[in-house]
Amino acid sequence: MTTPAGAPEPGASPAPETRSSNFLRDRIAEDLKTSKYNGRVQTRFPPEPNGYLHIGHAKAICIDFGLADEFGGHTNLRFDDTNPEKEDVEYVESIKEDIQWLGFHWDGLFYASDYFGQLYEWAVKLIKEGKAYVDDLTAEEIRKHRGTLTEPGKDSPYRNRSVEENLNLFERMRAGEFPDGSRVLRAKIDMSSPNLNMRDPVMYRILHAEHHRTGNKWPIYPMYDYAHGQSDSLEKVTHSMCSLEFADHQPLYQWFIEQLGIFPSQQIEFDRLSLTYTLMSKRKLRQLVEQGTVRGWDDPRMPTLSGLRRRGYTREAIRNFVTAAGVSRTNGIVELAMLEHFLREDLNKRSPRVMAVLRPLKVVIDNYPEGQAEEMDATNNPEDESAGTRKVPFSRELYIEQDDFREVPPPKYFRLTPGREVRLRYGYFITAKSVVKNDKGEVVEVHCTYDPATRGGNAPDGRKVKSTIHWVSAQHAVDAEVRVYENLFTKENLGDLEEGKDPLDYLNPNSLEIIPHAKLEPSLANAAPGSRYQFERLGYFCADLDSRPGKPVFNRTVALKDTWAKIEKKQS
RNA sequence: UGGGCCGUCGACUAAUGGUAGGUCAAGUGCCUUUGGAGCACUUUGUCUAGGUUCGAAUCCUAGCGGCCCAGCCA
Repeated sequence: MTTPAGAPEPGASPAPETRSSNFLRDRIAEDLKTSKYNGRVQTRFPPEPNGYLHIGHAKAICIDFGLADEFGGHTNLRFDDTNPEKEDVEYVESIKEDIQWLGFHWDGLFYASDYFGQLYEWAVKLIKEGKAYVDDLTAEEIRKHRGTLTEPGKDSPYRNRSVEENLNLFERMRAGEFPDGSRVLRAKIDMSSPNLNMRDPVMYRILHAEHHRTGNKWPIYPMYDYAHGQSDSLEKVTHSMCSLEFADHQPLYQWFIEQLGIFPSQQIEFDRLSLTYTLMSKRKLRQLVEQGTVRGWDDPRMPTLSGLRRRGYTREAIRNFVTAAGVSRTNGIVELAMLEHFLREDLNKRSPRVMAVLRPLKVVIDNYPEGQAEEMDATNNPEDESAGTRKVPFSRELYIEQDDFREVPPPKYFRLTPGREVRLRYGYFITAKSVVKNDKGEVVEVHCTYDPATRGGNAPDGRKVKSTIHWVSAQHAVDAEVRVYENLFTKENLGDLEEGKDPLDYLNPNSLEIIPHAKLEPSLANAAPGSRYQFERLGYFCADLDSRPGKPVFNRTVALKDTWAKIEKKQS
């Protein structure tokens, strides 16, 4: 991975000081005040190991771990691994790594599968009390019996089997006597409840599948709804925070807890994080990985924590963003720009500056002695004096950015243009004198003169220059691959699609641009994978793990704010 | 449509019956050896209609609008 999990990162931005009120914090504070749980705060983060964590999960993590920390409580990491067909150890490992990378530490590490035995015993108890029954209906028939949103359901013909028969059947389900899907165990609640979750929900299904932890021990697996609330209860969770769509399940969890007479955890729901131009469905993200649209779960275009990390995001940027975005019970969508703001804010303070040219245009300084080279002093980070300075080689032939020269400048264009003097950052003032063009009429070389008196970038006569551009000495330049990313999707709100449209219909064909031969200043030749820099005037870049000594590969994490681009856009 | 949840600047979020505030975005200036960063300033909001109250974003009623639920997924 690009950054060792949990490694300290000096110079990081502190958390925002404003810890604004929110209903979760208020609720916990209130419970503490009334000693509802004897002053105890126990939370849990309960992912299903069926995919990689994304930035939406970061919000849940910050809430579950952050709030417990804030109130002196504890947080368990519990994998809700009740569906062996979709789950895998690869995912549990990635989830652990991502949580640690964010800087959180769990107290207990549990799996819902740890409770399979207990859950089974409780099911038997419910059967004995006439509160659960084995149903032989097919999935299709169960669906039909469930009724609709407006019509009540109908009782299954198997609903009133004797306790003995239910016990016998359930034991044989466990013994593996029946094929997948042939029977289920259901809670006997109320087929006419307006809450569909209460219409005799399925507790167990038959599944002859190998589980990543329990192997082939179980041919039956509990449903999430039968496992989740009791898992919380077993862990004595006081504040079980989850997303809004589970609010309707609360009465069911309470029903199980009451029938079983076990510890009453309380559930509190909050809104999920949605981001503009960002897909947050684990199922859809897996599809992108499996169909090869992206290079993997950690593709830098992915909103996964591993993708963001590889892209160059810092944990502080993510955590500060999550804090600033806040939490409520409304269904909103946060602008990506807000995430990028907290990213830039953090990166600005901690990233060493460096010069790199993405799209090179050769500049020849005609009056600079051929064969001469000198070392210029450059500041590593104007935001951090302790970062010191470095030497950057300068010579007669340089590369500048193609964007930094225009033969015919548009209005308000301050950069290099025929007859105009500009400053080469930490170098000299130069004036463009003539250009060389190729067959197609494109400028391929700009000839300039320099003023030797302006070494370092200051004119002794005090004359000013309108702009400063970056450069790399041609003979000293390091060749690098640079990967420039755009949003993976072109649609602002992927949660609000037209009828019949799929998020994948809005893939951005330009989400990845590979620049094979960017020119970097020589100090970057052996940049360590994961190291972050600001390429002056361009943006923040992070060395990818595909880098090799002498042949670095950089990801553009995020561009710098670009005032000129804004002006140019307004002009067009 | 039955049930549940929710409507505050363009976005997100505070104000817990008593001055509608913050962050992002947008805009305008200042400054600048990054058109970066920073600084200052500005614009824009309580879904609607009634009611309670000295006073309502907040409480009540009715509308309107949005999200979630009919998996042997979580």
